[in-house]
Amino acid sequence: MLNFENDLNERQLQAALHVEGPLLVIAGAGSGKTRVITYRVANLVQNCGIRPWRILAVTFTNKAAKEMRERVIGLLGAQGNDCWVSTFHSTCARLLRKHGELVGISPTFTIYDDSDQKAMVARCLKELALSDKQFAPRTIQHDINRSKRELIGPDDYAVDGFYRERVQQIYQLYEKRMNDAKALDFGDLLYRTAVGMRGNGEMAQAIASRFDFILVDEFQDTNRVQLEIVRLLARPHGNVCVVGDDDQSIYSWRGADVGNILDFERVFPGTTHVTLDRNYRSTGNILKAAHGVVDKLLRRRPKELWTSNDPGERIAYLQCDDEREEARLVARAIRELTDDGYPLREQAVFYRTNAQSRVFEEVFRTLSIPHRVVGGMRFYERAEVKDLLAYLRLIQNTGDLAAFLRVINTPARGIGKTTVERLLAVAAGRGISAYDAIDHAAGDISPAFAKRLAGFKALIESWRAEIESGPAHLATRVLDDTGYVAALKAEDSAESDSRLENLQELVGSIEDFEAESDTPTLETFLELIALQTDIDQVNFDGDQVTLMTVHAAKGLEFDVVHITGLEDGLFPYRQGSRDWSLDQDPEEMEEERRLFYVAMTRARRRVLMTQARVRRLFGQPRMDPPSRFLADVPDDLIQDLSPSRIDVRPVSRPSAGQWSRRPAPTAFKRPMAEKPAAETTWIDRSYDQSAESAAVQPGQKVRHARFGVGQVVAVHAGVKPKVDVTFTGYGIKTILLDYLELG
DNA sequence: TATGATTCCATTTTT
DNA sequence: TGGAATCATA
Repeated sequence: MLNFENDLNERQLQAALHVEGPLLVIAGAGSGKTRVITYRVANLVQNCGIRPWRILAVTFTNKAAKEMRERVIGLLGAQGNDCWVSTFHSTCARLLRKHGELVGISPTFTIYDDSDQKAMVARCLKELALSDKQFAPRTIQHDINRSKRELIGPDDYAVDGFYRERVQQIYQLYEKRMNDAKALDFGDLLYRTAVGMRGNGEMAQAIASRFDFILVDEFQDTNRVQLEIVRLLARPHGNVCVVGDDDQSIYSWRGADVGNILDFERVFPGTTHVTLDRNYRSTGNILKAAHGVVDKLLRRRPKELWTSNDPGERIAYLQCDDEREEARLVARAIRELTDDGYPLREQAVFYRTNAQSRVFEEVFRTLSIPHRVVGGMRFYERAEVKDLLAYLRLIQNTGDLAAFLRVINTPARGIGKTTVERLLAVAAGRGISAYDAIDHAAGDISPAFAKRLAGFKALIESWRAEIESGPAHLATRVLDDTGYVAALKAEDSAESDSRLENLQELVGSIEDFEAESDTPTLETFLELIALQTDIDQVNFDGDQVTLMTVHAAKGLEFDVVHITGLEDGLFPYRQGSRDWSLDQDPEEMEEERRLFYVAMTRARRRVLMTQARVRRLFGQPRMDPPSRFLADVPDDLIQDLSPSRIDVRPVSRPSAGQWSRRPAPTAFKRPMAEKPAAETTWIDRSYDQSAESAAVQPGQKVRHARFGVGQVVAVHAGVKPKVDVTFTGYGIKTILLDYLELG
């Protein structure tokens, strides 16, 4: 049985037991906000008699939604399943399928992702005979997206001057073509819901009357449309609870408005206000240090986190010569901390930009430190995955232009640019889809090409006849009938192998879907997949260091956090040419500061920060001063372990012409090295060279993506080291070290 | 139509 | 520096 008084502190309890009227929960980092949300849902259902399906809890990411749903089910049991716990986008998609017809939206609409959208914009430019030099599709796309999230439709789009006039024209055509294709982009899902509810009383009534309670997580990340949707949903009853932390607002560049949380009461008068400032995650010193950074924000709700945890260690700081040394020293620190009982999986390396990950990957690989990089190419963005999905989309909705254009000549079937252009002209002339235009192509397209088009259509039609057999069957048919798999098999390269693997994984996940879903139809599958932009990180297990950007780290926590690249210009980031010596852009600087705060507060026990004197960026060496944020951490909380700081001294041998350094004490060991001499190891700054070549040895176990685990037989040194490995079932292979995981 | 050469340009990223 | 995108050429 749930024991609210026992499981929650006073503030948490107050928030969880609040029932009617608007509630704003400012939940500092590590203060147990998910616990509050889930217990609040439990209270509503269990103690207030609210039926679960009348509660809507909204998050930003699928991952967060999944987590929350699981925790709600954990508290409520099976009836937790009936609560609406989902992302803004999937909530809106669901509502639009149900009620969108009232505002002219087909219930079978297709959802366009970023690249579909870009392709559509590019088509519109072509149709309007506008240069994609002058009007970069990317820029127009962003413009359209920004407009939608600011609730500006094509006809409201402010026109001043030639450029914006054209953009409006493109925007208008884009909307028309999207409508023709029965497609909605991500922005539409929110925008059309908000505008639909605002302009159509019946729709507003139908939607808003479904829910009695609205909860929103990470409210500091909401943008204008999202606020509007929340407002519209809560209008009948005002039962809206939002949870967030203005100090962790790091997405303003993508439209999030901190003002939403700072000025919440203005939109919802009579708001009850709860601040959760007790932190359960970090040590006292980490919180103090983080506070030093965040307290300098100009615009924020004043608060200071406190904890009853130990003060813990100080923040370690390392100044390095360059990014390579930075990586080596971090690697060394990671190893020492591992000896101290912090497993690799409890350590993370953070950086401001993805580009910084490369050096860490290289060094970690040569030093055999198991690691995984979060980010990079996502599963659903891979060409082969998108191709197969496009076929499935086209089967479901032959009007889906983006899907059509994607697969019409994939794999190559002799239908080139010219043929497609002509076909599109026919389609535009008759006001029908490109797909349907194939039947009317005879006059405008030479017989040979018309025949190929007809062949393509016949292929699709043959699959459409089997649509009831379900998505897994269709996927297999597509891969076989098009020769897609055969072509990849014939290619027989590392690249094609990985593509085949991805396709296999996709088909596998479709099969899983069919096994689990109550309605295992193609339509349901496509709906699910459209809003699922990444496959769940299944390989979170395994003892590996995690490498990621600070942005990606939000919401996570680790025992040890290594914050790297702390140079003024990199973190805080300064765009290429821009000079912010005068801080002309306080808003952006504020966000960088919050980002740094987010980084620090991910750590439970230890924070290590590194800075490089010289960093090669775009090939050019740059020398930036240490990050200004370092100066905002109180001095007494920093332990400077920089080798140079401790050991630099003039060299005695003139021939060296260098500064030489005595090996520095590493003081990552607990207990902290107040008296370094007693128990320290020593950093030998030359260790890494020898270690790099010594990383692989005969007899060692290695793993290969395709061949699995094997044993090293021989090592061929060189710039590109190769290794002979014996794999069970495959025999001995010679493989580039780069393709092997050591272990 | 496909491939290699060339040019261009650099945050952060979910849905 | 490196990657993506575009261009030129066979």
